[in-house]
Amino acid sequence: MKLRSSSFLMLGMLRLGVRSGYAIKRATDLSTRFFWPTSLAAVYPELARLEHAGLVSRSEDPHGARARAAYEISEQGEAALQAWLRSPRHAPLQFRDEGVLRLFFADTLSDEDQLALVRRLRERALTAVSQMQEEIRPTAAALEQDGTRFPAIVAALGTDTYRYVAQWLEDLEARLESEASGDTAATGR
Amino acid sequence: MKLRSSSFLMLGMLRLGVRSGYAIKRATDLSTRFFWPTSLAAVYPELARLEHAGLVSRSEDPHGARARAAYEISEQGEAALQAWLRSPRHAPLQFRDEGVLRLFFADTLSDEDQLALVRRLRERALTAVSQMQEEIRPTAAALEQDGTRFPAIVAALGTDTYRYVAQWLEDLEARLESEASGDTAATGR
DNA sequence: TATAGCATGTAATTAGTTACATGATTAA
DNA sequence: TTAATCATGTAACTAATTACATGCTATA
Repeated sequence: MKLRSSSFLMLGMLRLGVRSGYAIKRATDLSTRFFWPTSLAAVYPELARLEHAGLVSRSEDPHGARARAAYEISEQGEAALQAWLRSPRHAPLQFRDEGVLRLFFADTLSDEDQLALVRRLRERALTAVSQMQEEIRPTAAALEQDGTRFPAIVAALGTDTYRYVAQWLEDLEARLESEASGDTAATGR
Repeated sequence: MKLRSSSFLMLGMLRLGVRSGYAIKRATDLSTRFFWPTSLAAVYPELARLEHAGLVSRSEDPHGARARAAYEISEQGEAALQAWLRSPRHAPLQFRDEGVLRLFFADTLSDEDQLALVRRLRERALTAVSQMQEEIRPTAAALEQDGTRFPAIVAALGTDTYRYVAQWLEDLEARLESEASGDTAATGR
């Protein structure tokens, strides 16, 4: 069976003690959402695949009359997770983002529209920063109490990076603004 | 017809004066690759769709005995591109990356393996930086000569951001290293 | 008592990839 | 003369999404 990144997301979450499919989805919304989101429609079939391959085991864990499955990572699953973490093969870095694509083509916009676009991108970066601070960092901080510290490291990396991008865009904004108001000669168009 | 980000990638490239499908693919490899890559198998059907919708026009432009199509953006196409650039609707920022996912789950690794992972991620970021510098910035600089400057702005944003990430990972590496060598008490495990 | 949240799943659709197939032109 | 590059397309597959369908439990 071929394992993909999403498979390891499941295995890793189970390894952290998350038990049900629903809880995995909830946990990713509070942790990996910004760099590896998922959906319930992806979680359930993936867990079934992993069970079929013997990487996780499933047991029924009803809550009153409500059916619920409890998954646990198997020894093979642990081994697969460790192998993936240690594997030197990494997909090349890329940052697929529609906002940056717009910026790339922004030359045909008027000065005001260029400025408006940069502002929107900056606001979006700041929104991401505050969401990470308010939603994701607290969860990571809780895990850190138990000695699991990399979620907090990742949250800090994300927050700092987006903050850096927001600052960069603010500087760009200032550059564009000074051109538009002050010297009209600088543009070269 | 529903337009997606890739549609605007085509329209924008045609707007910049790129003419054939093959040339669009080549141009993205030298410019938008890191934040919006594409493939020939995506380009050709998309151009056909855009032609069908009247956003681009196609003419035959053979080179000797070799067939070649020359596409041009239509007035409707221009309008659609401008509308997209001005639209305030932006997909929420996310940075889907498998490397960060590994880092998130790195707690179960040994100290040496944690360090090795961080090093690999840092090297990958540095690889991206140098690729941008060597492959993408020159193309953007050439465009800048004609007064098209946002490709260069985007190239700078990408380079600076990845450089920031590389530096961040280097700092993390130093922190992990000092823990591993110096004080064994700090870990808490 | 009704709404939000817990819980599991399938169906349909979307967006993208790699592999296949073909053939001309240019540069080493 | 042969390999790299130019050039266009299709087929098969992969990965992920949104929408649909169902029903229990806790809380306001």
